[in-house]
Amino acid sequence: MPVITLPDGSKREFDDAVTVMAVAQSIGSGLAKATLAGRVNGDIVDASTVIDKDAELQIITAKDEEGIDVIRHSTAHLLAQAVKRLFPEAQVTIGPVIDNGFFYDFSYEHPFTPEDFKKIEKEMQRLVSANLEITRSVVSRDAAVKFFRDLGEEYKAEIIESIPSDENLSLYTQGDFTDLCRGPHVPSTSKLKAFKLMKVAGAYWRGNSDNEMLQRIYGTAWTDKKELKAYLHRLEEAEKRDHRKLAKSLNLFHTQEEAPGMVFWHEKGWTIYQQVEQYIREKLRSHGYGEVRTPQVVDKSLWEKSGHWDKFGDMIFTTHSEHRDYAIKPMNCPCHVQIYNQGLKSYKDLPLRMAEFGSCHRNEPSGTLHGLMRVRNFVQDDAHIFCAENQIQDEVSEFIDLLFEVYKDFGFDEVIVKLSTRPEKRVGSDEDWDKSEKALELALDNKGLDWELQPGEGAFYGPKIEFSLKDCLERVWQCGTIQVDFSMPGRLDAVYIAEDGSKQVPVMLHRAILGSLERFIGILIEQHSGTMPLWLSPDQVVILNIASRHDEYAEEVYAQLHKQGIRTKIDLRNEKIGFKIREHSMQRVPYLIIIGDKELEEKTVTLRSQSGEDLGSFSVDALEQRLLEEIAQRK
RNA sequence: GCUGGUGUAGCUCAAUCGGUAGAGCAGCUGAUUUGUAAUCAGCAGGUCGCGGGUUCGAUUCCCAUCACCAGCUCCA
Repeated sequence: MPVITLPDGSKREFDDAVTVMAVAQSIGSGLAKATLAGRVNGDIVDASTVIDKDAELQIITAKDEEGIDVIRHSTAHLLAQAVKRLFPEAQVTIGPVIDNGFFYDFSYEHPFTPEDFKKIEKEMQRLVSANLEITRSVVSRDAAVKFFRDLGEEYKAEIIESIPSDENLSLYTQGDFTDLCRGPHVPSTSKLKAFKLMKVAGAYWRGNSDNEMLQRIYGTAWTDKKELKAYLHRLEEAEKRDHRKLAKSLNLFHTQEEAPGMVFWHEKGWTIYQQVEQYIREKLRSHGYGEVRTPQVVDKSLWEKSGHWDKFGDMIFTTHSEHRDYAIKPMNCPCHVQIYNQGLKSYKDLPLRMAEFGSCHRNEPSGTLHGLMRVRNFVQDDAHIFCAENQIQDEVSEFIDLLFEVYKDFGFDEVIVKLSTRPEKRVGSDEDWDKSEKALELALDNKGLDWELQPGEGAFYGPKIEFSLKDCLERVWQCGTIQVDFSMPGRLDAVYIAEDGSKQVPVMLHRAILGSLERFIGILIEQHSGTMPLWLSPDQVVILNIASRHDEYAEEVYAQLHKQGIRTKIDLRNEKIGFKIREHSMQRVPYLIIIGDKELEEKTVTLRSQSGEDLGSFSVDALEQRLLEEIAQRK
């Protein structure tokens, strides 16, 4: 006699065990038709799941977030079924749900082509029309292994073999296709109404680059065609914000074959760069950092001592002279220790915060290069804090505050925070790792931050907190970081004299707020779709004349603003005002100043905002004041 | 690095089932002195990423290579 409690608190009693679908049917046939799955006592299950005890039940439809995930998951199976029908030699592997869609990995000798995509989509559509019922069955692990082996599905069998032998597994069958899956799935293929295959790419079997490379087909799936269309439109719009595209149209920077992964900054892009650098330089100065500068070409022995050569030797650019091998420095830290080591340090000197905007080179694998986001030559707002063990906590805590203050100034509200702990290959004692991991964890918890643990993802010398931002296509890029390092100072002979006169090895905190300035600016450009706030904008105002009789006055206005350090340009070309406004608007200039007969006579200017708003008439002094204030406020 | 795709004028993109390429914008010249997102006319512009091969002939087909794009792996 199960009593089913619905989300609104109402109860329904049934004489016998019932399925989720039957409960939906008892509420209404419309609901039953929309039913994709159910949530029974908190667990998402199939609509066919039998409930034989009192339970809380929520019917899941396409309106629920879980509903769309079920649709995506089932669409992945649909894809696999279609591929197996068209390409029987392809082997299935895994097909999970991801943001906005799903993928499925296949092992297949022939590469899938765009023509194949059309065929596959057509077949998927056909299977949807066939309205195949999707049924679940439970088998033992060994039976499941045998089942897939008999089908010749070696990858599937391998996955199942890694599951404990006493576990039962669920299989889902639709027509001639059966897949191993936890589920749940939609009741029938007809529920899958809006999907599209997006792209194919390689992916290593089980995520290991030593393994075979599979073909991963990505798809997107939605509850209806309208949502699918809206998603594709959003994607198109997002692609327009790509910093590499904007860099071309806004003349910010370029790259070329002769220097892969390195940036040719043009005047406009470099202006943004300089604003960011000067801003963060001042932040660091005011927070007790001293700035230094160290060489870019340094004998490789320094990196051998630090341990980087062992792990990253093949990614360090080198050069040589007079029988000596030099590294083009991939990071600043060993050089900072050299500065620290000049002169004897006392505990009174700690914490010692040493910053450098040093140009670093890393020979990143060619396939990983990506616009400004992943380059081979970059500059970080890098600094190292030499401190005593008991100062770690405070330094990490202050750093996190500073980081969020900076991110807020740049308009980033959504920061992804992760803690990466000891990797398998590492240096240093477990005791040190315990201490440093604890210190970071405590600092995060004290801030009340939401953070994610990434076990085994730390640097070889210490754990790290990562602060990441998303680009226009929601790809996550690490920007800020703070890392505890108990190893390098000792390896490079850094010491200080403690209060009791003993020699002690300082702890080193590696930290960056923006991270690579290149990457940060790339994300910044995408965040603003290229329309930078006034304080960062390469050109802040452009003065436009109506006719040549206004030139002289326009030049006067220009001279005054330019003298104040406002980045001003003047456009006196013999063109119509509409033409000039269009051109500078497309260049995302924050303010346009129009000067015609009226302005000349009244000794004023007319101000037009980037968004096209007429801000009215100003005296030049009032305008200057307004601009300087807005620049100072960084809005 | 791996898998797949792409590479044509400054930019965005066509075309050639193998017969040495075309548009719009930008550029240049001339006219136009103009009031809030494109004034008109004319001109010029390309060793079809680079290197081999097949062919009477290659931008087109094949091979190799470089770069870029997507993803995977990696990221001190």
